[in-house]
Amino acid sequence: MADGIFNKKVTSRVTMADVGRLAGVTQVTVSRALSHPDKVSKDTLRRIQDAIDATGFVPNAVAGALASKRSNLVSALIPSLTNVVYTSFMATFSDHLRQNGYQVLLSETGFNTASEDALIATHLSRRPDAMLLTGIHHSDKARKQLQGAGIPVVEIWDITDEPIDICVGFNHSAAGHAVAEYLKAKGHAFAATITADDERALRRQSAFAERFTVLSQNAVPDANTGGTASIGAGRAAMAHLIDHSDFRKGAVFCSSDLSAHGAIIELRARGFRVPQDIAIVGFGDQDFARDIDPALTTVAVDRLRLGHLAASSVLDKLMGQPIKSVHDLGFKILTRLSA
Amino acid sequence: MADGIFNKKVTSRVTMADVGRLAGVTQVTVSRALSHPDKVSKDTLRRIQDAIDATGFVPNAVAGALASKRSNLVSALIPSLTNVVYTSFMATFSDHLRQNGYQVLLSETGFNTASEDALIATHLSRRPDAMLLTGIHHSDKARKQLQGAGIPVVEIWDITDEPIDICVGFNHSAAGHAVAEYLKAKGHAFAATITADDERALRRQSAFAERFTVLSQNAVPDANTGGTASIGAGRAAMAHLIDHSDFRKGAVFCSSDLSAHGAIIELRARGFRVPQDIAIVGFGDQDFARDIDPALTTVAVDRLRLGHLAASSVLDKLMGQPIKSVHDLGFKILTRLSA
DNA sequence: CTGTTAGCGCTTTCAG
DNA sequence: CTGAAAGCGCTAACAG
Repeated sequence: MADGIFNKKVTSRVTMADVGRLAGVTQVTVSRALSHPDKVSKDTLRRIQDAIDATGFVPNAVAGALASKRSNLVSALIPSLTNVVYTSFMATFSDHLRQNGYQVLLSETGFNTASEDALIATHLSRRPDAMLLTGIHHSDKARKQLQGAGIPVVEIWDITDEPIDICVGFNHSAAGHAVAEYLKAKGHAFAATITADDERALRRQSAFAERFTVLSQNAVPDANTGGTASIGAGRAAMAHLIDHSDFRKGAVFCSSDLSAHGAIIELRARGFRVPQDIAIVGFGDQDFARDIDPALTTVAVDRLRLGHLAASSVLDKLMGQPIKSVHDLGFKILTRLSA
Repeated sequence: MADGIFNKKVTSRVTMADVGRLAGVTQVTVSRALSHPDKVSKDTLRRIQDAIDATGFVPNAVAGALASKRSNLVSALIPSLTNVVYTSFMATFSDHLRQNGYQVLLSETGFNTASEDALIATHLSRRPDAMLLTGIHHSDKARKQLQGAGIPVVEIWDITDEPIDICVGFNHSAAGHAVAEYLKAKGHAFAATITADDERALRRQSAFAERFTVLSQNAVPDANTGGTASIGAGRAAMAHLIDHSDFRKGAVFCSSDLSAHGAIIELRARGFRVPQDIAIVGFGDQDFARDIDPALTTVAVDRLRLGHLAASSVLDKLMGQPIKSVHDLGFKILTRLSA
């Protein structure tokens, strides 16, 4: 039957056996040539290479993984693909792993646990050699499956004494406390918060509010952006704060640099001066923080280091080396002009 | 030997055979229960389900893929993981595919062809059922391998009459031309560009410059940001333009909303009025474009639709349905306040 | 509705 | 240095 392109190409998937035939050796030798070239004679190696070029052979990693029980795949689950805070360390993490022969299977979980559970199972079915998870709160089912998988698991961007396996992150409550103390020390008697709908942001916010209230004896109003942080959401939240509370002077701790930037834009549009009338603190130290006007005071976490540490912990564990299981990266308040 | 946790868990990977034994059926029936539950008796199904729960069985998709020659995996290559322009349609694309039982293996290529080639080979070794590529320029070797793979391939974010297989995007030169005409019609006699180091951005820039020069008889200076677009790079480029050319009045076409935003910040910091002194046009219509001050005039491409179309084209092709191979999504100039 | 028989394309011993 | 044999855990016909 004339099926055009298809019956030719689809069936034409070259195997090691094909390459071997062309090179005058068996399939096993081809396999060896690829994974242990030192165990194959120079001459054979050349003939095999020629055969590979001639056929356009691409090894079948699926078969390889099944036979060797090593997939060279590392799964990674992050809350959002469009949030630079997460993708920036993923870029580092992937890169580091790639250089060591691993590929990263990346998925977005959203911020709810249910979809994380399903994703974990799907990912485990690909038999990854290791797994990265964002955050430390996972369902019992997930923990059980992860443990049953018997692979290294890194939990990042938060910290706990009882990680599933490895943990690289920092303490969100401590960050909230630190900002409260920073702002009080700067002389602010009033403060408010702008917070996105994400568990860790809420933890920072409540730690901040609790501590600032103690220090100043003043309540800390919060404007929840009710979703993902963005410049638009920050503007809206700032507007809400001013329109619906008597907050006119003080400092605002935002759960993200994005909403902080939005807050600044809104304030300026309304004629407020930043930081003289209202000071703004962000979170995340995104690349633009230093470039906006006024430059944004924010909480920085070394995401590059996080990506590296997460990757090298996994790699070390994979190679059977002893590793530290909990890394507290800490954070730093970067004082710039906005607060 | 006492090896603690390990010798217990690692070996304990449950197989379909194990589940079957527990449920009093063979492995095949377990397989069927999972993929064709309607072909298995209600009672057996229940026993198998119980056995699965009891054992914590997670199917081995690697073995499944090898046997069925379907991996349910779709590879996707994008230039940058941290650029929302790309990740936003990836989120849509992944989501749509996931809902149809596919998982997306996502990698970052950077902006150079060499690393793309290597990545394509690595990805193909996992035997994905389809592949998404950003852009239309790929090496001969890559094209050959892709064609040899015999799978659907979608090229996105650009357009060509001769796609490898499927193409969903828009014409970058046309966008540059359109902006030139828009700005001329607005009465501008002078224009400049701020461009990042990426082939498509350069194509928009040169189309813009060429057309604007024809229309206005004035040369169009360019400030190359020499890397990735960012607010900081935009500020620096704008500063450079003002400090090193006699450009003081007119319009600036930026290759990204990010650099456009940076340009605006720089201009305001220097006391220029936007758009009265200098007008700014961005590219991408990122979410913040409408929220900054002044709201950014920019070129919008429907990224959500792009993600959907790319996914559904792949899906349709995978199901053997006839599809349109080239989709021109077009673009739209969104007139806001900055130009 | 369930079981049997063959592989999928590799890696891993073990021989030579 | 090379080959033969035996799977990895599943799916795909084919029987019954």
